[in-house]
Amino acid sequence: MNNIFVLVDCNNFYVSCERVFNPALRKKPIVVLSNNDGCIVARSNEAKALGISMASAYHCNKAVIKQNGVTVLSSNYQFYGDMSHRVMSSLQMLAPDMEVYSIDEAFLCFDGFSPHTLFDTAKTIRSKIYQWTGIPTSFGIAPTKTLAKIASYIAKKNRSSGVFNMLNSELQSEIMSSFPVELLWGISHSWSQKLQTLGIRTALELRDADPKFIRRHFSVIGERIVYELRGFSCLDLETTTTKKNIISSKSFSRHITDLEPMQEALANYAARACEKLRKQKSKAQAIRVFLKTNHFRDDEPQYRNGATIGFDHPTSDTAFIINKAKYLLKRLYRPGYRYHKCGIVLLDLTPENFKQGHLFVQEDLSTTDYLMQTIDHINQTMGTGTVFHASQGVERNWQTRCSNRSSRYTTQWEELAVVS
DNA sequence: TCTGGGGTCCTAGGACCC
DNA sequence: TCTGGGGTCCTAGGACCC
Repeated sequence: MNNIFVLVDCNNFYVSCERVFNPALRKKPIVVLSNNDGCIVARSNEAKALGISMASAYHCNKAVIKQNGVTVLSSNYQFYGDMSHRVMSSLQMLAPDMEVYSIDEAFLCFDGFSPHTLFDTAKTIRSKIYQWTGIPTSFGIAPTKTLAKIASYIAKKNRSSGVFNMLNSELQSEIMSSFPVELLWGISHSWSQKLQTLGIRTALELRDADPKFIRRHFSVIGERIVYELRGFSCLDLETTTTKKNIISSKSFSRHITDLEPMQEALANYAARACEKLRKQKSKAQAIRVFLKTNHFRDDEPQYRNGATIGFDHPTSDTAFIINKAKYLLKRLYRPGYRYHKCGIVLLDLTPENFKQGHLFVQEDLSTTDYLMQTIDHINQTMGTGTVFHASQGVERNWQTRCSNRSSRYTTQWEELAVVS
């Protein structure tokens, strides 16, 4: 049986979210910034037309932003996360099988469906998503994930219908013959440059290259792309949502030189990571802590380091993990540097109900489990950060800047949209 | 002044075993 | 003059993605 993948991609997702609750922003140039208002992570079509590029530093674009009256918004991840959930749960109701690939993308699987009705089915789903959530999307239909990515790119350019069907192999060749390799899924800037020097400039040229030759230069990942372009599906739909690692890290709003405030920041990241860990009903068996100076400041001494520690038994106890994280940070810390960022990674995650006896540990795990449940419940019902560990501190002057954040319309009672 | 955060997967190389 | 080699497991680091 032939595979049929559909990639659903939300158009300019963060910008579209903002426009749902603030229609005055429609048809205007808008950019959304990353944490700390550092980079541009989303642009409206009008902003793209001004030549503002993705992931470029905000301060490099200030002139063009000012000149053209571009609206600048800080990112509002709580809001975007909730809007994403609305889109994904709507898709879930309308499609047989799906994989949430990122905050604004999902793969649907339509194996066994008639290729002739798929275009209309996709169009119906697309208009329902817009009606229910206010988010415009692009649909790409193809026999592999990599080809579906190309199809959704074409759908986005051809805005009239928002759906592009690329199941036909002659059409695939025609599209790929003018599709630059650097736009392919899995091909970074550096890989595309390397491909150019090997004489491969289009998706079609990569498709027709010798897989073994590509593997020598780009590992099995490159080889897989070749087969995916040929229509042989190598990447399955992944429907499980359980994370294998959980990261929490942020750059500080100003540099930190002392250990103490950095430990306070790390305690907060650890608490956040543990919350996510418990939410997906997992426990961690190890953590990694890292810290670094600002690598853009080549006039300053640079230092980056990380360390890992394993536990005797899987845990999701925030207090325990904060303690271990602080211990690692103390080991890594060297005075005399201006630190820019630190973070924690929870590793070797196992399901929380997976109990493995340990000869020397007789701790009663259920007491801390119960305490954590209570803390999570209070914070969920009374607001994030109602209860926290003392080591998370109260001043938190390292915290993120977000000077232009819109309201958290859908997740905070006091920030609901007002109709007057 | 100012340059994101959160993921996955693969490979090379070291440790260890027989 | 001689000092093996092949297999597995683990980890760090580097590649990619949005």
